Amino acid sequence: MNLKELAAHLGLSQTTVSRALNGYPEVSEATRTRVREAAERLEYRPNAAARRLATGRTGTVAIIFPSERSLLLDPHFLDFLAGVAEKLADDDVELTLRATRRNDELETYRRLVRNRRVDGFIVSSPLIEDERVRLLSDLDVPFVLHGRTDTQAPYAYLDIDNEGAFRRATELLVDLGHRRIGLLNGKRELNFARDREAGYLAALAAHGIAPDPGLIVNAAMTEEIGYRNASALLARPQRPTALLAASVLLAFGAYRAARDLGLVIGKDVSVIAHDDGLPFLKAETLDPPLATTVSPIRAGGYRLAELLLARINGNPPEDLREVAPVDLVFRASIGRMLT
Amino acid sequence: MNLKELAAHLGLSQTTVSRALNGYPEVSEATRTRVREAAERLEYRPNAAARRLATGRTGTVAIIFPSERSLLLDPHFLDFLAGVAEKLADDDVELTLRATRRNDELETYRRLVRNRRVDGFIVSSPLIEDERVRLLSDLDVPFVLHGRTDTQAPYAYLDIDNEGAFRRATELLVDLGHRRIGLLNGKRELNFARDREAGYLAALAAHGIAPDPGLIVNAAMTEEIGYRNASALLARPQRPTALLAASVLLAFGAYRAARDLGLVIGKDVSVIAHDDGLPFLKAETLDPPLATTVSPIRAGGYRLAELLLARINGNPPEDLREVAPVDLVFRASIGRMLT
DNA sequence: ATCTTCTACCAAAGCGCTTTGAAAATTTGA
DNA sequence: TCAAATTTTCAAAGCGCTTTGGTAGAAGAT
Repeated sequence: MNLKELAAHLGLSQTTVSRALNGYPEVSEATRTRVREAAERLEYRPNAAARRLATGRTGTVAIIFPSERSLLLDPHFLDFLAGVAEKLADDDVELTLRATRRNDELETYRRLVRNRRVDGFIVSSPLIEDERVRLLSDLDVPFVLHGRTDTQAPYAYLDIDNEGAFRRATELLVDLGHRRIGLLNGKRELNFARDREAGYLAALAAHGIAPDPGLIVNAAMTEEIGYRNASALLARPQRPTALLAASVLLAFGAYRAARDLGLVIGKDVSVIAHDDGLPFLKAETLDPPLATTVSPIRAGGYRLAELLLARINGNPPEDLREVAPVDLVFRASIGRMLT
Repeated sequence: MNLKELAAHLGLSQTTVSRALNGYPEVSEATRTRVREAAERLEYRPNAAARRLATGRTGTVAIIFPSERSLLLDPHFLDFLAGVAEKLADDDVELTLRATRRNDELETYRRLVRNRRVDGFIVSSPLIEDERVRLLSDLDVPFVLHGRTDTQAPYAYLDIDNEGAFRRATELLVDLGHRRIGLLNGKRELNFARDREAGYLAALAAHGIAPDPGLIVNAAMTEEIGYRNASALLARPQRPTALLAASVLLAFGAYRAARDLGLVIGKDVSVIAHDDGLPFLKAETLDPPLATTVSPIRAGGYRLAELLLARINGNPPEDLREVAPVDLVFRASIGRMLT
């Protein structure tokens, strides 16, 4: 059943039927209803390819991920993806996922744009300086960033308040008497890692505590790395009394490290982490329950997709910028410093 | 730059240019080279929508995942996805990801087929009885299963030798003197879980050991659930001396449970797990290193995509069935049973 | 030299939709 | 009542490709 047949069936022109279905005003309500009902009854579905060809719009957005980079290592990404996919499915927009080899990333963006394969992009894990933002901005194609960047270009984004979250978490630890606080952070080039460090440093500065660079670690966010780096920090002669971790996975490694050293978490060493709300690794079920700053990444994906659709529909990037607040959840993994 | 312009530029007809680029024989080698070079130089890229409309093929395959089901909980899925995406990117085939709400799953398949949105599907985590297989087979649309199912229908698949892997792992434990072996398995309705149990039971039977149903647990594969169920098993009066886990994540939970009870892994209790090769949680870096049956799920995704493309190109499902072997890696988490 | 087969190319139709420009039908104004 | 304005509908063009059904020209057969 295609447009032509449907129109013939109704004794109308294709024009009228098309307009009736697409909500154009120059169709009487009577015919519109008649057309809608017939379309429903006959299960008419417009051919996507034909529509794309005619309109130039693809009804598709893409996420490009480099095979070799950390996205793949990162369970957070899947949860984020789930949120994105949910919103897009709601609006019947297609989500295409594209893997690229090491150095093809920018070229892949360029190709998809040139071939008119997509209406827009979701760009995740932005770097402090991010070429993708510059490129997409130059190409003048809609995109939304999951996070922010220093790269100068007008772009839409959804970020969480990384700086605020880590400032408050650090302040909490300081208020509990901690002075040597280790920071297990994400990779240095990632924007969110920088913001989190900034929050941490701001809180220390506000309390007149001199930061110790040796207490700050930048690395990938896996359990193993958390274990290794926490072990190293806790083995220092002047052992930190608290650890601030950029993900539950890192904290999980830190728990293991502390246990290995016979340290009791929440007593000998306090641990607090940022929790992206991963469904398979829950902070509250760890032993002891892990205090966190929390902002569900899946909900972020959903909202981000909304922003992208708005961007595609012509809203300017300036109107599509959001910073989600972050909650601080106190649990037994942190405690007053023993004197 | 479109076909028409390219043809005009070359002084050829669109027909000839199209044929030259698509490798049809009725073009002289001389012109073909000339056309190819010009296309390259002028950066001609065929419009995907137009091609789809003309050919009826979309150059797209889809993976549908239910928002509420366990795929999302499952980091294995992301790694699998990465493998699929890599192969598809190599062949410039688009991968679309589609989320569905609770009961829309089958309807979503139907819609995508009816709207001619995709050339084929990848179906993951098959159930023992799987309606999707029946539906897609009835709709006569290409698809490949990641795993197998009891549902009667001719289908292509890539599976790993779950039965063999768990049979050998169990045999190894038996050989080391273990008699009470706990099985931390995936959810009961999943086909691979059934196969793994079958392997486990076969090994016990081969050594004349009566299986204890109380030692078999079916549940989701998360760290927390591994912890809970392993705790329960290890608290039994007749404590199992070995645990066989369906994923590293489960084993990870089991490690925690054992430690809580003051048991030394590899001595008081042996642990072996199936390892899908997740990059962020490595069996070999656990303490003690975790013995595993291993089959990288990412490579599986890549191969599966190859099979699907072959299926789309008309190969019959019967020719597209593979069972990948599984390696058994001995590490310190297993040891001879103490007498 | 004529007729038949290939080879290498082409014009035009068609895929199923949207959209332009115009016509028909209806309502409004005086 | 008739022209003007408005509403509703339509025919046809166009999106950029593939593919059908050709036609020239070269090669081979007689």
